[in-house]
Amino acid sequence: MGRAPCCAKVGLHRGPWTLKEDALLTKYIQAHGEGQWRSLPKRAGLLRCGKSCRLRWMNYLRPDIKRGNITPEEDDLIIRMHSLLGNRWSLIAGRLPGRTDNEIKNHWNTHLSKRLRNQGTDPSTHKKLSSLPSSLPNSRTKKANKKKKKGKARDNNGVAAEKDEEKKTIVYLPKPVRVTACISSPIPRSDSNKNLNSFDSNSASGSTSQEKEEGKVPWGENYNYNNNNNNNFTYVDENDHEFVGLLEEDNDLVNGSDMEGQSEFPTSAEQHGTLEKLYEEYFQLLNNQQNQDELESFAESLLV
DNA sequence: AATGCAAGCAACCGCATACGC
DNA sequence: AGCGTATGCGGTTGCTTGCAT
Repeated sequence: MGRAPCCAKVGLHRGPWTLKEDALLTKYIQAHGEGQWRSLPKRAGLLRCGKSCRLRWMNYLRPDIKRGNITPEEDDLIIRMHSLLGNRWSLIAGRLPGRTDNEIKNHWNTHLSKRLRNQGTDPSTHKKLSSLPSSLPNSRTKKANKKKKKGKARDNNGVAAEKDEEKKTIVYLPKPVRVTACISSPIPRSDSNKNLNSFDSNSASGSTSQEKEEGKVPWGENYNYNNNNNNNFTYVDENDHEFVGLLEEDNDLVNGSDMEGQSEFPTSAEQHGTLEKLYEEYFQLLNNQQNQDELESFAESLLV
């Protein structure tokens, strides 16, 4: 007996979304907020399954999605984050405002992994390739290589946690990320990275447009996460890239490394203090390149 | 102009996990 | 504690587009 399907497939639309469907979904979410994905299609008048609606919203319709090419800086950050986190696309996306995990995943698979390979680096392990030809076909090049279906290929990249003496990964400071415990949010759950980590100025995740208009959320249209009001800190790397961290006083906001599953952070105050410590620790490691191993362990510890 | 191939990307699928009862 | 449900995540698929022949 298999698991019951998430939704009845019969009579539901599949494939590319039409403009009308987009409009219906957008309108509904603007009026009622995100969440309740399962019942949303019915209430919004859509013949889609909830999963499909969620995906469409998260990856395409959200107003804070940043369109356009991924910049070299973003590329660099993705590569560095990947070397630490592996294929944790949602975590990586959390550091790239306006970018979705799907987008980053696609970008990695189509561009970055190829680039690394051409540079003689194994994109899975970030180690130097010794003898493999640089022109290895990627997974999609040969249809003949059609993958065996499904079976748990999940860690084909493994986790880049393998210690590597030679690897001198320089880690940029993660961009400041807002982790909100569903501030005034209609969303009942708070374990979504996207919801948790949204901080972009136009973010609608975890808040309805109505709430934005009413000023219930701290990032309205003019909110700038880089505004240098209070408790900001900066880090400038050796390439003169400047990163700004934000430690908010607001109890509902904590600066975010990945807090997924960090249920041991029970109160906002404790979250705040703990995160400050985490960042402090992270900074020290960042500033001390020979602590590469420690840095990796630290990054991993955030994932537990 | 027609065809084939590869790249890019949106969408789907199944599993993992948080959450509520 | 155990179970069912809802949601999130990452791997994979398939359609579309652009380029080469």
